[in-house]
Amino acid sequence: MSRPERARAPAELQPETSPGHGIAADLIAVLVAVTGGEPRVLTLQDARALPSGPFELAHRSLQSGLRAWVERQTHHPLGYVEQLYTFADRDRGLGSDQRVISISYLGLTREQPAAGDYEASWQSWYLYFPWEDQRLGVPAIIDDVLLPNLTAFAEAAPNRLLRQERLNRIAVTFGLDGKPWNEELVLQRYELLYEAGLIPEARRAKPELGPAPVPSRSMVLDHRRILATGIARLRAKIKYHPVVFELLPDTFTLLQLQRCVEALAGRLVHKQNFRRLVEQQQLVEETGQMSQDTRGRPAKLFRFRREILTERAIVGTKLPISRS
Amino acid sequence: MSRPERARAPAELQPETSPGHGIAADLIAVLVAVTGGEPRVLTLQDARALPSGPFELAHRSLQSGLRAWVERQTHHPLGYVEQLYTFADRDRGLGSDQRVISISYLGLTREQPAAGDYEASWQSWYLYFPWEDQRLGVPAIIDDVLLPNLTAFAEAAPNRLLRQERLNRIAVTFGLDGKPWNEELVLQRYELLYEAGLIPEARRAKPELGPAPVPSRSMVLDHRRILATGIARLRAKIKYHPVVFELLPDTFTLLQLQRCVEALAGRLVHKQNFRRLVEQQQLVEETGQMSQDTRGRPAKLFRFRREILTERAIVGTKLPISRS
DNA sequence: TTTGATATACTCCGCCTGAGCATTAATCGA
DNA sequence: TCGATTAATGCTCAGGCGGAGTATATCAAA
Repeated sequence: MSRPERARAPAELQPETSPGHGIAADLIAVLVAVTGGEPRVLTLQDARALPSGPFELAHRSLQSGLRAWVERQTHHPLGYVEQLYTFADRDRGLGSDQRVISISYLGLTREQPAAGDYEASWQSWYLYFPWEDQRLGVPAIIDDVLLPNLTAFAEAAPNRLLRQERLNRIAVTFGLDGKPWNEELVLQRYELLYEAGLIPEARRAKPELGPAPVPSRSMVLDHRRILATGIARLRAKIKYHPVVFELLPDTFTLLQLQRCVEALAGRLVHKQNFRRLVEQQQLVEETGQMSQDTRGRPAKLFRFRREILTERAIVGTKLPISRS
Repeated sequence: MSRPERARAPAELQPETSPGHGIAADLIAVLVAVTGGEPRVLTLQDARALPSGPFELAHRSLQSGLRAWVERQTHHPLGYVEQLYTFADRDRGLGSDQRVISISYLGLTREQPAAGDYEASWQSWYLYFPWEDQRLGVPAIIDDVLLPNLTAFAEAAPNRLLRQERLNRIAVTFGLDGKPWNEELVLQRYELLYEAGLIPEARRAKPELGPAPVPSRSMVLDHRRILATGIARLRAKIKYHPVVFELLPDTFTLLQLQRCVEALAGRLVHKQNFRRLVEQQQLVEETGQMSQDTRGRPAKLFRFRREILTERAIVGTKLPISRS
């Protein structure tokens, strides 16, 4: 979104396919659910790939193709679906003649599906981006590993101007020098780490460099990049569109709602202000029942007021995410 | 964006192509420039089509494909490019076997290019959406034509619930009953008119209905829909990302900047507040020179401070658009 | 010199937002 | 039964931003 041309991960070596002409289309899904206080994403291949499949002619549209395919695989309805990005860069592998267009989607689902076939599993997305979880404060990995390495990367710049530019980029994306942490810059942070050569994807073509210094789980091809795009999109979206409710059960307490938002945003929010906004926006209504949770004062159960989707302009709801 | 499945225009009748297998990919561009106080879009085929072309294997990526193709045709550099949406609905024409994936882009360009070959021309986008220009107040077409027809559409609903829903949708999208006009709902308004059967696209399959009651220029296939998507995206974008400057000359007065924003947003802004925000955000800097325009007090010339794109987080700038 | 048009400075007020304090209502362990 | 713990809930306050209005300055042309 920010820069016109993306720094793309070089392709993994793939077996040569028979040179065909024509273009194939793939669907790639970032499927998100929140369980156990963690935002999770559906993965395949030992948690190293996002689910993907060919777009078939039988499908009515791209979205219906994705829905059909996901629901067949997870046996769960897909709540909210949104297109992420389409790319067809030449360096994605698959030989040179055969060109693949990949259309990525973000999908929200309510429950942990019975991760059906294959080696499907739900993984916390902070497994792939440990520096993105700031709920318990700034993660140690940032000060211990990322910043030293990033600073070294900046110092290694060929000239003063570029050096300054890199330092500034580090400060902006990681919230240094008094700048605030911006949880939406997931993709920018990933790209910075990529360019600095700190993650495995950036070293695939250069095995002589040795292992990547940043301990975090990688993915096949550019799937981690697509995941970063999905996280960034979702973090931005929850602020002005009530999509969080697609991740929650039908009835929930306000604290559950808050924890869900916090899990996605990777940061804590001020409880009182959060409730104030949720209620004055009339996003929820009481069910009349109380939560049966054990400890603490029992909380009222709420349900999402679906009506507001039509009542109000579809754009314009907001959820607060505090800055400090 | 709002609703998962889009109500899509049925295909125009096309000459049958030879049934091929495989999928073709097309690029469609919404190219925008602002000249003479009007936001303009590049069109072909007697102003009835958006420029589009096949995505070729030679291109490095989708964006570079689009850039190359546009710059070859307009002989002008393309400032800002952003992907809009990808679709592959089955009912877009081109026969039944051949499936086309269309990837649409929004592009901003600085000057009116020497509309090179073919029958290319720049048209005010309000030619296609006259109801979207609210700079001189609410256009007559809304009260005279749209609202009566839309109300009739609502009244014709088969049951009370649906009727109420339609009325509410009309009120939300067109800012009735005290609700504010939201200039970003371009696509929602278009879809509403489409569903109400008030525009030609909705009547292509049903010639017995006669001419469409709403006087506005139509386009081939679903191009007007894509244009609506582009306008909506741009109107949303200018509020938090400094892309307007891609449409202005290198130096400009604050009034020029304001008029440009107003042209895009289709509404007027409060001059003093506009300047306050622009300056406190440090979006521009003085050139030291003055405008040579004749009438009125001469204005200072400014230039865009490109540095802020790196200085600040890429997200988070804002331009004001007043509500009344 | 007047008029018209624009640029520019300053003020005011209401609302939103971030932040903190205090109180209530339940469970659990000693 | 009491105190500790956990959570829900109510209330206040200050700063900032955004919308709107008033007033003044500066030019060209009639």
